[in-house]
Amino acid sequence: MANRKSAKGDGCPVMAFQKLISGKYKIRILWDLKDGPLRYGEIRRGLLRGGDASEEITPRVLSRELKALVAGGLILRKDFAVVPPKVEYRLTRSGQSFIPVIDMIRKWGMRHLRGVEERSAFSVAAE
Amino acid sequence: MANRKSAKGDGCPVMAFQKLISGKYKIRILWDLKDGPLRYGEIRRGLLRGGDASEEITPRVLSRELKALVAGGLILRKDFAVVPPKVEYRLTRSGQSFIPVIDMIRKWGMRHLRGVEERSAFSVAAE
DNA sequence: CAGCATCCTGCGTGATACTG
DNA sequence: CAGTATCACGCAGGATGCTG
Repeated sequence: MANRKSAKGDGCPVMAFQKLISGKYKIRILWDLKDGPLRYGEIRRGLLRGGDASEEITPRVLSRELKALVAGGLILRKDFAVVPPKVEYRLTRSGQSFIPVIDMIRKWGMRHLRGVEERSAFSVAAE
Repeated sequence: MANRKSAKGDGCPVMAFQKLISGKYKIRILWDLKDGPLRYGEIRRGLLRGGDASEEITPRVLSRELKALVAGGLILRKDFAVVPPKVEYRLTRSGQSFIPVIDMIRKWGMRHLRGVEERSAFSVAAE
């Protein structure tokens, strides 16, 4: 899958959206940033707390997610050029406008996603 | 500002959501089903139309996406046991309740996603 | 028509170690 | 503290051919 030239139509904004938030942590990063700027380490610790404590998010992965979010125009990176290093991430206006979307996703998830993985393959036909 | 005490159980529904709609076509399949049941081939052709015509979605992939959606409780599979085969897919109640979420995503995408990939790495700081 | 079987590849993700 | 470098692996996703 090399190039995705911007095809128009209805499905594409959705696909662009999916690309934008692809990855395990991007949505959660955005959500964690909704209350204000956070430093790199704070984001990292927040992610560890949120999921399972056994999960270790490596700096490589987090760095990549953050870069992608910056490239996608959802967050900004502010580098205080000091020692020891201090970098803050905060939402752009686009990022802020995305928060309600995440909120809707969360609410939907909490209502319809109660242990979907458990019953996964059988008798889900609540119809 | 950073009142992050609510970050515990919050991330999980989002991750479940991401798992549920992971894959290139799931959201678009759901969206295409919003107006009523569709047959396998209709879904397939709909996906071809929406994206780039050059893209070929293989039966293997589509089959997998559909199974995952069924397992996730978002769609139902109705197999008319006839020859030639006829299978219809339609949304469950959960799937229907998911449509507004997709709609919100679409609207957000159309407003904030105008060619993000193009400007990607530079001067996105619309802030 | 609506899939399944098999093979193959790129990328996202994790582990580990190192740096300014 | 906030990353980068390197290695490795699983898996989504495509190509192709076959089937009930």
